Amino acid sequence: MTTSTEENYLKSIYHLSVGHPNPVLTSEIADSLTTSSASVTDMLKKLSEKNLIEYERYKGVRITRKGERVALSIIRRHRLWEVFLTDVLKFRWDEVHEMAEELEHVSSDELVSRLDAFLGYPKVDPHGDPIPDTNGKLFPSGSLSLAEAQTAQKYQVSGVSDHSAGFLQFLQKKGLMPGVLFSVKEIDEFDKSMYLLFEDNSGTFISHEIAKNILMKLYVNS
Amino acid sequence: MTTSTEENYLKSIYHLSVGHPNPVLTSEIADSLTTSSASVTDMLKKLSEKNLIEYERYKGVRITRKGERVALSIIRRHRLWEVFLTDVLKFRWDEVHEMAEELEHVSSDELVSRLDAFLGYPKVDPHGDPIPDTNGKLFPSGSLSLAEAQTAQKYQVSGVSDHSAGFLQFLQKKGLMPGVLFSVKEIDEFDKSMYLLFEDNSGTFISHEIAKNILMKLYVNS
DNA sequence: ATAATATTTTAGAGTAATCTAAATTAATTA
DNA sequence: TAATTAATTTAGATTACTCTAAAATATTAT
Repeated sequence: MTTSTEENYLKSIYHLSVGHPNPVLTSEIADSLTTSSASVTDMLKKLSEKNLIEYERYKGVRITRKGERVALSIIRRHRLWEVFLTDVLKFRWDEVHEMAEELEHVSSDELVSRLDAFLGYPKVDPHGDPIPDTNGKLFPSGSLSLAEAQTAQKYQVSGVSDHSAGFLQFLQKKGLMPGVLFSVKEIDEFDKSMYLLFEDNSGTFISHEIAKNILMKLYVNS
Repeated sequence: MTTSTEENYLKSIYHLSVGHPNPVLTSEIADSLTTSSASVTDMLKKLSEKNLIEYERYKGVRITRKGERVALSIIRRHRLWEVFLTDVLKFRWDEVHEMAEELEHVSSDELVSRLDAFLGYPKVDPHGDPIPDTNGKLFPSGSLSLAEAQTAQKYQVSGVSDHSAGFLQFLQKKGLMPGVLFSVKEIDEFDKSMYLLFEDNSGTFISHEIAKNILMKLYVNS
């Protein structure tokens, strides 16, 4: 039905679309897949032919319902395999992306749904990104950036917006993985750097640039 | 290094080689991969160029040490994924082949070795085929065909030589999966059909044609 | 509003895999 | 051994994806 290459283009278009009302540009897709704009144009014609995107030349693309369904199913597979790799095979969260990029193209739907069941129907992947359900529905995460945190509130790390291995290793070292509880002791008024306090009263210092790429939620005792 | 297509050719050549001293013929490979002889010839040139096979035109091919190493590493992955699919995700043994055909091309060696450890270092796949170790070593199975079984001996089913879903479902129905213990109550002298007796004193009838495709070992109480 | 710049598309070609049909080589049989 | 048949290889095309360089279109800046 769809080749892995088509799937990768759709995934990229989906990610570039989400939260951006304007059409996605050829050059953005080319950058995100590190390929040439000429190749992208070719593929856009093919995807448009299959009604997976709406494409008007020189005007960029919008993903269709149908294309979104395909993209979300690949994203579902990717994130479920990431959970498998960290929770079952004990890989670190900064190691799993490349492997999941390959595994996500294994086509059996039955395999994915059994994997989901075996993993206990996880809601998020190791980076805190939500896992779409079989129908392509995504739980709204309600996350905000750590850069918006205030003192005298309790928060929980819920994800990251930079998925690079280096960034993830840095957060690991700082103890800032999804699930971790913290409060903000102090925010520097000049450079907006923060001192975070953990449950065990240890703490760590975080720059504003780093904070912008960490996602969190208000934590309420339930 | 090697594409999945190359890997599939190497696997096929390896399987056709094993136990046959003569070179493998172009047409045999074409049959086993359901492709044209012309395509096979093209690929043989490429594999020969990479020193994965020894190829002399019109004379067939022999796999090299290097080619065998690659083939065995793919077979190792295939069989480990089959164990994962049956033992962990609870698929039936007649369902796992197609999925393993895709999973075997996922390239991470670290993934394979962690999967191996997670599965408890299995020695055989769900069909009784031995799993090569990291160095490409295969345990000699010491299996023989059920067609050679004699009365007044205790045997254990150790594998199959026909891997088709239909055959596997038939054996499932008959209760003849790897591991099952049985003895031969009677062999018909005309058509060589057999009546097998299980541990629980139930029994089943097996034709000679079927028996030829079932592998077994002498069972000795240890 | 027109010129300069940036982006996108087309044109033409390359690689990896595939096919059919024709030509070549090997094997079989008379 | 020569002729027929079978197997294999070559030739020429096709599909999916890729590229660079040139042409077309859009954006921006004066």
